[in-house]
Amino acid sequence: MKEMQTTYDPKDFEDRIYEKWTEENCFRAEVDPSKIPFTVMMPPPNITGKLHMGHAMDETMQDIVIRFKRMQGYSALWLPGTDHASLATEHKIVEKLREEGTSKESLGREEFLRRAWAWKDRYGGAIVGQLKKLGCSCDWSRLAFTLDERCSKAVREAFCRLYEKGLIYRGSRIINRCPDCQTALSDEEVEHTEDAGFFWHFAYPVEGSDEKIVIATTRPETMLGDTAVAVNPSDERYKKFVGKTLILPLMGRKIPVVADEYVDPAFGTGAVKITPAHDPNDFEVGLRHDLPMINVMNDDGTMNDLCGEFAGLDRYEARKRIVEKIKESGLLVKVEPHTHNVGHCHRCHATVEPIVSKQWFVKMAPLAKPAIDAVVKNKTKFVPDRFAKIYFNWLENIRDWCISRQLWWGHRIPVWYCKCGETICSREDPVVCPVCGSHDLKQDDDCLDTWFSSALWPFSTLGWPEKTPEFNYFYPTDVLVTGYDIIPFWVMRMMFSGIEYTEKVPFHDVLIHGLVRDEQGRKMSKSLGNGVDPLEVIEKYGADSLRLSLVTGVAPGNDTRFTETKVEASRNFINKIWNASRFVLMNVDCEVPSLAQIRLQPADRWIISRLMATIREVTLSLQKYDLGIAADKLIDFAWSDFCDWYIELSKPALYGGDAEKKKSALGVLVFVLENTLKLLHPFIPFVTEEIWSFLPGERGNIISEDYPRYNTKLSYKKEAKTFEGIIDLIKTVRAMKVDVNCPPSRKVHLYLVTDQKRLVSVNKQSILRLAGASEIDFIENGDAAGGKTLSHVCEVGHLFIPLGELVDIEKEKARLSKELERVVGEIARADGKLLNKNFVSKAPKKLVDDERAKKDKYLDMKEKIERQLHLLDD
RNA sequence: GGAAGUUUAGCUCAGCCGGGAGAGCACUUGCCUUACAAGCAAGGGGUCAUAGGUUCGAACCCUAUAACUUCCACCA
Repeated sequence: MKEMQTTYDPKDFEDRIYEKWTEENCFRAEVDPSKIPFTVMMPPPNITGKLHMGHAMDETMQDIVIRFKRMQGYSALWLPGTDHASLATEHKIVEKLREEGTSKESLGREEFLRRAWAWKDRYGGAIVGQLKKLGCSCDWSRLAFTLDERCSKAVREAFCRLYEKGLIYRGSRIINRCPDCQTALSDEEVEHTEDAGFFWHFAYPVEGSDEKIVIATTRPETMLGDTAVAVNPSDERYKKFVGKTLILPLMGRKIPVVADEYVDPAFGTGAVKITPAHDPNDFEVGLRHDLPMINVMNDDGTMNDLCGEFAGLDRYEARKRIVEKIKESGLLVKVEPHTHNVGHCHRCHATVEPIVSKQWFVKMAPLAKPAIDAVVKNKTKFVPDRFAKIYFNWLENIRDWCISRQLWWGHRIPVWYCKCGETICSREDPVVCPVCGSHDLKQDDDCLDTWFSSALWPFSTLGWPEKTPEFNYFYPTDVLVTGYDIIPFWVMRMMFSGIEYTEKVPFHDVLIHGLVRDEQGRKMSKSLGNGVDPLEVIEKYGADSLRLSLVTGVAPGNDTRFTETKVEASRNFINKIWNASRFVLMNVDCEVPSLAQIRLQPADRWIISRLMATIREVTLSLQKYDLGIAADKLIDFAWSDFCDWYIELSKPALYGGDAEKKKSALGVLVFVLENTLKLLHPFIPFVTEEIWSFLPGERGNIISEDYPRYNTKLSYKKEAKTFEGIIDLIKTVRAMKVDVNCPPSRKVHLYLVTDQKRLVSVNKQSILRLAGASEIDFIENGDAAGGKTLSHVCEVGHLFIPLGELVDIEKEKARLSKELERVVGEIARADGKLLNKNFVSKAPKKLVDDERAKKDKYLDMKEKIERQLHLLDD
């Protein structure tokens, strides 16, 4: 038989074990009518992405759940995949082209896509390898990609269905545009931050009068597109101006003063410039008052040719020039600092421009309603359930979803335009216009928002819209595991998409976790450079340690801090398991009996009872997705009960020379170890698999073993409780020895008044060994112990230890006297300082406090020493 | 403006249905006890944010307050 190394070294086996699992097809989930399916769809990481701590936690949680369910006998499918990440990827490739001195425009769409695919094939798989390092047991044979043929077909089907139902429309609306990425964004893709800026007050002259209206703006450049000034209808200051005409400075355009409730008289000057083409609120005002919309910006954030002398300038340069010009013309009233919320592109963080633009939208109201109902009716449950409120909050206030992006890397919108004006939405590329018969059809240039395809993930990956056996068997999925930050982007959209297309909720449970923060509680981010690379942690401590550290002490939905200390603690625990296993194995020298063949001793029943309780608690916790609690219970059992107590308790039997007793002890040790390893496997899969391979007997892989089951016959509740008296007795003796400074190695004679002589006798060898005792005698009362004794009441009875056994009285007295002398000296020294008024009043407070603390400590020591001396003198 | 969360040991955090206040790290003391010093044993350390309320009983339920965090909306 192979030997286990003396120390746990994950590098020895993690890669090898993963290969073994792969070769033996352990992750494959089959459509198997004899089993109940359990399905988890991996949130597809971006192909541009690198595994970060957030992924590591997310994937670890999924892996724990899927391994647990697999062992429980489900046909457990964890379907992995990657996301084409339209914007992020295109951004990356455009950047690369720029470095090469070319651009996407000069390459053209076809060549650009060819390069993008080449990039994807080359680098897009990196994250897959990283997931394997982490131990993810996904069914790689089903690896999906949001831009692959299957998913693309689903996207087309979904788009066409919505289009046919009138839930997708094309229209000119205010959207968020990123001037750097040069594309429209959805509301969710815009991040708002408080930015310092200015409030510029401009005076707009009233036509045919000397009067002026002062407006305030944070974005002066948009004034070029002003088509009105609005005031509140109840505002007395401006009542007389309503209906009058203003001359827009710099442009000379005549614009009306309109009255609109939208204006807050108390804010700014109470008069608002209205730029319908560049502000969502102004857009609404514009609609109400039938104002023209004047778009003054190009797609790249420069001013367009409607801007006269400012045409071609960057928006910020134009802002500067405009302010200068206004100042020159004497219309700048004042400038004041002003912080306000500014939208930024979540990808490149450039300031987003709200702009009127013709885009494709999904009508949300009809889709949101059933998605809300499904959660209200508990068809899908959030864990923890408070996240349902966040979900409702989003869906109840949702606006139409802008789904078109001015990008090439993605699903091209399946709509074609004919010169005759016809618009054709089609599942297949059309060749001829159904109205005029023309062959001259042009496909829409835009791509769909990445999330449009992600929204279909739970079923597109299973072959929908085809009724594939996989779809029929594995869908709806069971649990979605993701962070709370992704609820609006993804969870919500999968919900309404699943319900709309498949008439079923896409998953029954949504397990929400928090963010992994850095040691100081800050978000890990590229700009801060405070991210910890999971791969480096794996390299140093192994994947199992990382995994365990990411789920212990973590409550569902709460953020957690990543600390190396925690990883170390996990590593230490695993090392403990490693060595406990090694201990058991090094004692195996015969055929190990099964539990049924063993006459169980009280200690055996106690550990088996604890094992059963642990099986029950861990199973229940995992079923509730309380991974942190499950891990804590398991660690506590394995370390405290099994290693610290049972293994020690078993040593007399192992070393005692009685072959039969040894055999029994081994049987129990192996039984408990086997079950402990199985319970631990979902959390720390590599090391448990490795240890499993060393266990005696013919066995397969632990990954394919049955999960331990609670067995009432083995619960031994009452006997276990009784046995705890022995543990209590041992702890009592140990504490008594420490109390009187008796070295643990010194064997003492125990005298016990008890009515549980049998229990104590059976466990005598263990007690002697663990308590550090030479003998136990049963007595009727304390006098029988003879001479001076220390005594203590414990669960099994009244315990007496002769003092002479604990300490060499004369020696100890001498030691204590010397110690007392020293302590008294220290007290005198402290008093010397503290009684000195100058010291107390003039020395730094900390020094004085420290001195007082020292004195208190020595006083306390003095009291204890005196008490002990008294005991010995008596 | 709306919503959610957090507040428990020195630090980081668990704590299920209302009944014993816990873990890891740190700290103190003693141990290389033939699985493990990545270890063993024994300890110290808490006004469970504050104030009320419900209850036989509250870290947990209710009300209010405070501090911090996050999300959404937003006033040009």
